[in-house]
This record gives sequence, structure tokens and C-alpha cells, in this order.
Amino acid sequence: MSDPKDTINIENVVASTGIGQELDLQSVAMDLEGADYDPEQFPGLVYRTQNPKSAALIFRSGKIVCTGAKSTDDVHESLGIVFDKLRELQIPVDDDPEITVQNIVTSADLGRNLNLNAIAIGLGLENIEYEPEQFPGLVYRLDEPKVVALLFGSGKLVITGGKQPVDAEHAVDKIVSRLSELGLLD
Amino acid sequence: RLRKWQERIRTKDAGERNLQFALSEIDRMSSALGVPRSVREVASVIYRRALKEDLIRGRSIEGVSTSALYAACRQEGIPRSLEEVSEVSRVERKEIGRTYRYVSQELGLELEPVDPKQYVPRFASALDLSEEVQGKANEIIDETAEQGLLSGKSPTGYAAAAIYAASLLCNEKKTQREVADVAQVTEVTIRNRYQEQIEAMGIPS
DNA sequence: GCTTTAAAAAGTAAACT
DNA sequence: AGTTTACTTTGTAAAGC
Repeated sequence: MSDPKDTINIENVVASTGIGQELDLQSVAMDLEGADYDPEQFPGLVYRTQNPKSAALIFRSGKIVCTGAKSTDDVHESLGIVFDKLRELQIPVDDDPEITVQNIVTSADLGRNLNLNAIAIGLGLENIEYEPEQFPGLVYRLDEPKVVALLFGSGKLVITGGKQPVDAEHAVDKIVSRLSELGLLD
Repeated sequence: RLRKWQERIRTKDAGERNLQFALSEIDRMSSALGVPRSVREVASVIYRRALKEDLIRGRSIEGVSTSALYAACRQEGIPRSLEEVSEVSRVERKEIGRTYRYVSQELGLELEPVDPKQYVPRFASALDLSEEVQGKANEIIDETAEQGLLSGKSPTGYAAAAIYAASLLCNEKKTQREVADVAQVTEVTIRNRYQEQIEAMGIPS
């Protein structure tokens, strides 16, 4: 019996932090190679790191959002690169800015096809959203952990909204046991 | 005091005018879609419930009206696709879909996913196909859905493919383009669903 | 509410070859 | 006919309109 938990893979981590220093984004955009800054379109400056791959949104307030990292370690590594780049521009950056993980996106595989119609009825139409005309996934919101799962006919799923990697494991466990007790995993 | 009274009347009048506008829009769109009067009444009831539950706030009257009609068609078992509904509405498809999901959730409509078979009579008659073809299409839909092929697939594309397959099997062939046009899906979608359904039915191509 | 960023799932659409 | 690219859904922070 393969455990669906073993198939969990972190696909994206979103985190926020701040360097404790206001910035002149116009000059940062001039000096930082590869920076995208269009204040008319969006107030943040976009800076992409290559290793690890991620995208940082840098704001005038000095607050930064990092997205696209594949692990919490990568988030710290990516932001470390951003901090160093800013220091190279003679911008004072706090020694160890606090980094807060805001969202973790995970994928997993239940290992068997799912009858989404039956699952929609089984879990209760009031507890799910399943509109195959609009999107092929069934949307299932869990209270504990507080995450959202997207279930697909292939048995694969996406879990998002979690703040810790364990949230995805708990979510998969709950989903598997719930579907099992409803007899929808046979 | 007089001011407050006048304001109340003004608000009441505005609300009344908005309701009349919504109901006339539901009527206009219903006529354009050719849905029975009973469906318009169901749509009106849904719209009034949405109004009572204050679901219009932050949304357009047109959007809620259109969503109410879309929901009513589904509730009455004669669905119109979002594509079809958006053609007679001035709200775009994406907005109708998200407003429908919101209204449906808040009012607890609990509508089941659309059964592709519900599109068969309308699509088939638009294509001048016989009862035999319709029966065959329904058979294909039931049998392949039972094998789990329906999960995640759009009901219109699924019905279109089954009708296309049935028309071939009954020697009343319609081209993929003809079926795609009435169902408002692409030929690529019909080809993809058709291949799966034919294989699941064990019909050699 | 919107704007932007990232990534997965799987279906569909538009535009091509 | 089949391919490529792009969009649909979910969640999340940031600043500003």
C-alpha cells in the first residue's frame, strides 16, 4: 500500500519579509540588473533569482515578497541573495530580517482515479465546489488544517493555503480517510 | 425628519427600479435563449432571494440576473452553457461563472453538476438528428460516464462528442464542425472526447 | 475590488503546422 | 488531425488606486 503522503511535493512557497529600510525603487531599478519596475502598473519592483529560482517583489516600504521557491530553505536562500544584492547597492539591510511563510502550494497523488461526481455528492454539495464547465478540479476547503484542496479525476491533487509543510500531510490524511469512509476510494 | 422620509422613498424607488430592471433583463435574456416561462419565474425567485440576502452588494445587477437565469436553467433540467448565456448577456462569461458560484454557495442551491444528457435533445434537434441518434448518444454518455470518463470534463463537450459518435454509428453523420457549432465547443474537444468514448465503448475506429 | 508574482493540477480555446 | 501557447481554479503577501 503506497502512502499518498509519500507523493507530496512542494511546488511553490510564498513568504514575506522586510529589510527595515525605505527604498527609492526608481534608483534600485536603475542599478539592479534584470529588475522590472513599472509603478503605473504595480507598486512593487520585480527581481528574479536564478538559483534557487524565485521572484521577489520589492516595495518602497522595504517589505519584500518572495514567490516561486520550491522549499522553505530555498525561500531563505533566495531572499539572502536579494538582501546581498541590495547591500551591494549600499542599502542598509537588517542582519537577519524575519521571514514569514505565507503560503505553501503542494501537489500529491492518491494513486487511483476519482469519480468527482460521486465525491461531490458524498462530501456534500454544500461543502465543495465542482463546476467542470469552468474548471476540471473539485474544490474542497478544510478547516483543520485550514487549506484548500483541488481534487482531479486522475487522483492527483493540489493543496494550497498552508503555512507549514505538515499542513499538506495532515490534509492528505484527512482527505484519504474521508473518501475511504465514504467508500469512494475503491 | 422630512429629509429622512424623502430619502427612504428615494431609496425604495431606486430599489424598486433596480428590481424591475433585473426582472426585465431576465425576461429579455430568457426570450433570446428561448427558455420556458417557468424557468424565468425560477430565475426571478433566485434573484429576489439574492437581493433579500444582500448578495448584490459589490456585484452588478446584470451579473446576478444572468447568474440567476443560468442557475434556473440548471435547476429546471434544461441547462444553457455559460457560453450560450454570455451571448445574450452584457456580462462576460468569466464574471457570470464566478457570480453563479457565489450566489449558488450563499443561497445553498446545491445544484448537481450538469448531466451531459440534458444537452442531447436540444443539440440533436438543432442538428436534425433522429430519436435513434439521441438514444445512442445517451447510451454512450451513460456507459462511458460509468467508467469514470466524465470526471473533470465539460458537459457540453462531452455531449457533443457523444452526439458526433452516435451520428456516425446510426449512419446520420454530422461533421465535427457542425456539432461543434451547435454545442459551442471546438472540433479539437470533440475529437479528444470522441476518441476516449469510442475506446471505452469498445467500438473500433 | 484590481493590479503583480509563482507553481501544480487538467480541460478547453485560439492559432498554427 | 495534432501541436503550442495561454487561459481557467486555489491560496498568499506586498502598496496603491
